[in-house]
Amino acid sequence: MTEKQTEAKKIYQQHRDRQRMALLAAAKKLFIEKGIQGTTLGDIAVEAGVTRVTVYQYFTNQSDIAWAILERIFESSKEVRHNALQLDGTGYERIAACLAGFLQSLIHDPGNFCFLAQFDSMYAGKQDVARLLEMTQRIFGGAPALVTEIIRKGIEDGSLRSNLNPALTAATIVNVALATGVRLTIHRKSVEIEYGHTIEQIFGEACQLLLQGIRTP
Amino acid sequence: MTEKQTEAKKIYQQHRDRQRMALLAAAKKLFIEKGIQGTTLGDIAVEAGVTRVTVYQYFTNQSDIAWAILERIFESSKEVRHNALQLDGTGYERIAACLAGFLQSLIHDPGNFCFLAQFDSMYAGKQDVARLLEMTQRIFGGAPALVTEIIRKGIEDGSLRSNLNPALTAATIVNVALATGVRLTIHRKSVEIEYGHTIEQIFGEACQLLLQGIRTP
Amino acid sequence: MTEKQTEAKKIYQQHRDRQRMALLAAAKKLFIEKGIQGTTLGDIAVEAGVTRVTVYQYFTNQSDIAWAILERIFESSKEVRHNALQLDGTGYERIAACLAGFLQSLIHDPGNFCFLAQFDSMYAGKQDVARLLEMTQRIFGGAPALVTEIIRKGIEDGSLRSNLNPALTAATIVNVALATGVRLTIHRKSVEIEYGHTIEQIFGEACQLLLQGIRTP
Amino acid sequence: MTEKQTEAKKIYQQHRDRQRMALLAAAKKLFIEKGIQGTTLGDIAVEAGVTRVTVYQYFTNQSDIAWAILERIFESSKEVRHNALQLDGTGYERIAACLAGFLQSLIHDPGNFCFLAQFDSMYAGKQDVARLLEMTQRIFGGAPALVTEIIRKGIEDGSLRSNLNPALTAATIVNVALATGVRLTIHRKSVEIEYGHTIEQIFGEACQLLLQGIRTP
DNA sequence: GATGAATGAGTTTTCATTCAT
DNA sequence: AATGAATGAAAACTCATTCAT
Repeated sequence: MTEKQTEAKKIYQQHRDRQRMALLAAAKKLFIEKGIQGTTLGDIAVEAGVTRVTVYQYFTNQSDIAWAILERIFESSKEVRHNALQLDGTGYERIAACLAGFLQSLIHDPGNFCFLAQFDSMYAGKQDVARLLEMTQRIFGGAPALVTEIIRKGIEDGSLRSNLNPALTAATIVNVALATGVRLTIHRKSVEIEYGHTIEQIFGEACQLLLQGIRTP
Repeated sequence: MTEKQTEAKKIYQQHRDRQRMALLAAAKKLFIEKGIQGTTLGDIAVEAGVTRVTVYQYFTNQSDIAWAILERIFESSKEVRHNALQLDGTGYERIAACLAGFLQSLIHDPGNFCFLAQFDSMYAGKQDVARLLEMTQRIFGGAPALVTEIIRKGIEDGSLRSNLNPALTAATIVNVALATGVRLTIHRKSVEIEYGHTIEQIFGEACQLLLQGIRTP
Repeated sequence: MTEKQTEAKKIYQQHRDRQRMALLAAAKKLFIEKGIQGTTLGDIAVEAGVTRVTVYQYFTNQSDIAWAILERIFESSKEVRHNALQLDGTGYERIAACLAGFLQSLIHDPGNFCFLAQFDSMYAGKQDVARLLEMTQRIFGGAPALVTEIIRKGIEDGSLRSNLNPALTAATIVNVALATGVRLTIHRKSVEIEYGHTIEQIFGEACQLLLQGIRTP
Repeated sequence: MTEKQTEAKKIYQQHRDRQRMALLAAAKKLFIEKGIQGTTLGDIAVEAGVTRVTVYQYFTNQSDIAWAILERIFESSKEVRHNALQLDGTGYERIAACLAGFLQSLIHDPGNFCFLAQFDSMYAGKQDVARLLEMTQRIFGGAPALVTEIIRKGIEDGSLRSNLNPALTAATIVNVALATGVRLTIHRKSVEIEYGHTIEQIFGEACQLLLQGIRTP
């Protein structure tokens, strides 16, 4: 009896998880297309093939869903970043690998960057700094410290300029890469028309300039 | 009589302009606070001290207002950029001056960057590439070409690396600066807590790295 | 110009007042029929011949409307009670006149009593004691004191029992009359079937017993 | 085997009864607090610690539950009334005892009176006269007739005024007592503030006046 | 030109109810 | 019998928009 119930509960839980994933996927797609604020719970329900009310059994509002999506993006990006940063090689090479990983995600999953733009605009006015920091901490743990550490090692091994401030440089590289990725993804079309280069080229050039800027002359 | 009418018209026109400006200012404030999609015409009307219906006499919808605000931001930034680019000096120095100008606007008018983030998210899904390009062309005219030209001159005068692709580098510098400015402004608080540096420091460092990356070793 | 505007505003105000009255009348009818909680703003809108949204321009919710209706009932009852209490005659005669007035309203406007029952049930759980007291004070001012005063005079003039506690007796008479009026109105049908007397007869008998109870033997 | 089954059925029935009682208790509490129409099946389920759907296994809707609660109140009041009416003594004394019993229930179980107010408001608009009469008949049987009978006896034994109409007086006393009890319970706070006497005092005074009104001078 | 009134369309939200387990 | 999932229906509420003044 108890076993049967446990079994039943497990099946229910699996179902719930699947539904949740489906809803998040539908929401992400629509958020990217129409913006977070421009997407209604009804839209998401239709996209996911359930009724509006069913969505309420999983999430309370758009912002809830947006944070859940952000969490998934953070988690997926964690691996990428981690792998790149834990390679062997000089500090310079490892930073280069990390930026190259960034470029790969830009190419293969531009949706994430579009979503980040939407999330930023939603997040902008609000005072959810704490929530974001908590999530960053929880998922990335000491990741920013990791980049800082690599830069420090790069200075030691002579591959990076000795007059760099490791923490400041780390903050700069991470934010420039993220910001540039987001902006180029959103403005892909107008940028490519206006400047005559693909955004991948431009992002690559940005990485080159950054690497030039930090490596030992 | 005709004079009187002309006079009346002039006063009327001034009134209309003032109202329009007041509405744009109110809208910009609210767009930054609550997002473009999250701001209703009613909000704007209240903020500007008129009734909802009056707003209709000046604008058709939020997106109209947002584009008008963008136009004003473009125009104000045009001067800044122009001044910086038309200085005397080597190519390197002029690019440096341009980035310094950027940093100044980041410090003195962060609202503009917040608004850009909001605009981007609104603009993202839409197909208004043409409208944006047209506005860029109309206001900045050959400005990107201008940056390209300065880089080309910098290569000639020996202050910039000879293996730069002028157009690509121009695109990179402009987009990185803009993107980084936007991102840092939005995430000021969490970034400063997470990385322990002010966003002005980080933006300054980003400029340094870019300049290091393009100048002759 | 200013005159014209004032004129226009006056007309608008008159229109608003008429609409408000119409909505209150519609609401009262429905509240009596279906209960306050059982009546939606939509029902009221339909009954009053406007759209749901228009109702929102006048009231925020049912409870708002209910209080407004109560206020009107208080005001209309104020006159009745006042007239009865300000007659000449002995204390006993004036109390009798007051109760007779009550009976008249029971006969001519049973809706008011039905509404009071509905209002009571809505009011019951809530903590709006202050609001009710404020309204009672504002409209009736010293009316309960008035009844008390009459009883006191009745004792003096010898028409009422000398061992009455004026304040307590006043409270009793007012509440018994109101309560009995409400209950009989609601349960008219079942009471008349069960007891074989009309509710007017029963209410009249109640008044008789009260009067018997207070008058000098 | 059969015995075992019988035993099981008995346990099961006990469980069902307990559940039913728990649901009724939860519902009564909520009905009093938030009104019958303002209470959802979900509220009741939560209060009783079961799921919404479980409630369906016992009742069909709120109104069903409300009638069931009314039935229980009727049954509990039947005893009280019965005991009081079957005392020895003059008609006057027995009526007095009955009213005293009423006062006791007012003091010890004010919830019942609150519920009656809620029920009345729900019942008001509906045409369930028949249902109410049927229930009254079924539970109280000839109770009103009982009061009538006592009054008749009181007239005979000289303790009550000889010019009373027994049926009418019975109806009056029962309804006044019930109505006043309900009203005072609901408006306890505002009445006590407004009149400066406790509702028990006021109810007691009402009984006194009634008794004065019917007894032989 | 500015405004109050009114509305239609659309969104959020709640609830009772059914179904499968 | 009890429950979680899902839903249809309806209510609450918001907003952009039109019209008459």
